[in-house]
Amino acid sequence: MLKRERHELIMRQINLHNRVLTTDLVDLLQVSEDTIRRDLQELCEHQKLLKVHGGALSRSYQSAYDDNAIYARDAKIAIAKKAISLIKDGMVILTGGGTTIIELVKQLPVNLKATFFTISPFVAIELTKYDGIEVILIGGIFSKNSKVTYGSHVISQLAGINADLCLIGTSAIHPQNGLTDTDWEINELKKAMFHCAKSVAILCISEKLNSTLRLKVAGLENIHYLITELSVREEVLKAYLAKGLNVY
Amino acid sequence: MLKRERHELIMRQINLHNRVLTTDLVDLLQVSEDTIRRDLQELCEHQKLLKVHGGALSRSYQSAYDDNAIYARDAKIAIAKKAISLIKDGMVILTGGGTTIIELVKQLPVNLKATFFTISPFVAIELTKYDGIEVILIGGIFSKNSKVTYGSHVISQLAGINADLCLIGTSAIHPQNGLTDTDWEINELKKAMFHCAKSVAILCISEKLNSTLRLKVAGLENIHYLITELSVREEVLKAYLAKGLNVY
DNA sequence: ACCCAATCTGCGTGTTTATGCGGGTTTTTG
DNA sequence: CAAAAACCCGCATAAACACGCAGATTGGGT
Repeated sequence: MLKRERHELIMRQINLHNRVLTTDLVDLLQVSEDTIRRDLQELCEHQKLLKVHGGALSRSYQSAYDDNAIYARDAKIAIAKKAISLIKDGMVILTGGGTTIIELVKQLPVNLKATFFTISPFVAIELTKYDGIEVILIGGIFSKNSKVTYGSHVISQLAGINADLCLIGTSAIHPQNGLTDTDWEINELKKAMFHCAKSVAILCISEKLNSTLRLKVAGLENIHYLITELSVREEVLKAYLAKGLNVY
Repeated sequence: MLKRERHELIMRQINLHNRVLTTDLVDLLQVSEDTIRRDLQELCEHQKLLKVHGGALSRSYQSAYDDNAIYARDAKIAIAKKAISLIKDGMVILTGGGTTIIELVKQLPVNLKATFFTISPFVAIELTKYDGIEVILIGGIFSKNSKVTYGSHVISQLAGINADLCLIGTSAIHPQNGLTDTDWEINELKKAMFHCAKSVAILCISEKLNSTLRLKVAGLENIHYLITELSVREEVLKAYLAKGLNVY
């Protein structure tokens, strides 16, 4: 095994999984730990990867967006963990975009077997880390604001999909006014997404509860699950429970 | 055993296995190590292979290496700048994925008015920075390896597109063998892309010139522009000019 | 056929590179 | 805070390499 070959293989692993463990490489390449360490060190010096304790990480697409810059990240992770309990092997899942959904994807169990349809390239990219997940990116006009695909072409494609679960973030939710938002095109999109899934889960950080925006997306009767970072016993959630939602 | 014969045989081994060990060649060709070393050195100078400690590798077998961003970045920027001269306001442009294309997008003039179709989420995301550019992301199964959408759904959508220019990177190009690659699905995709554009430009860093992989994508007659970081007067480009390509 | 120059090849010598191992140190984790 | 894992450092060694030189081969030119 030539050194350069090892480097190639290591880089391939990195590109594939975005991370490698030293021990895995020892096993895979049948050389000593020291050699792997030296390889990683060299590749790191050449800026090909990021060496960390225990292995190495991909350097390429940390840039997509900054982990630490996400607003209310802890809350979103808490939401993600709850939402995952709705996901089972073999499901067909439809997702929107947004940082909450991305956090959810990052928390998925590594050996999950499922099919994800998404309108968000960021979500799609994140999902490629999971070997057991088939990712279908729904194409269309790409929105410069919300960074998802939209437009009639997306909606007509959605019509052909029959998902088990639709996971979607929201800008505002209210016990009486239901789900509301500001962008008409995106609203049409969300309506279409709701129609093609057996059940719909809304992921929503608590500060967006009980707020209303200009345009109505859907009433609460179209929604099956509401997932926030709060405990179910919180006062603010009572009104939603009363409306018949499953609140987590 | 003539030198030329040895060189032929070495290249055959390289094309077959993507790698050779010096010691194996000594055994196979029944000559001294020094001779083999000199052979490899010479072939390396003629850009036929990549000499490494212990043997040599195929020039095209460095795919994973430079996929990862910064490698040969300057060359890719140079390529990008040349490629931009092909782009005019009002054009409909179809692009593939890969770091070279992303560099190109980064170099685009800020006030360009155009429509971009792309199969790469990364390219789409990068393009959203330009107000004057409409971005259509073509949807389909999302490839974990090459990070582009592919499959029959993509191909059928491509059929409805009529682009002015198709910009695409490549893994290997050769004066006789044309464009070649390793992944059958991606090859079919590239073929479909070529068919729906009036002209096709290949972006290719020089070290991928004169290399060949397993599967044929297209002959040079399907390609209109070849863009590398080299000057047109370079020796390696002669063969492509002779084939009638516009070489930049 | 002969010679000469150019090239090619193999060998000896000294150098560099790649790798694994032992022992001590740091980081992680429960 | 202690065990385990991962790490770093120096050393030994074998393989690969570079370089100079001499003999062998080749390919015209006369």
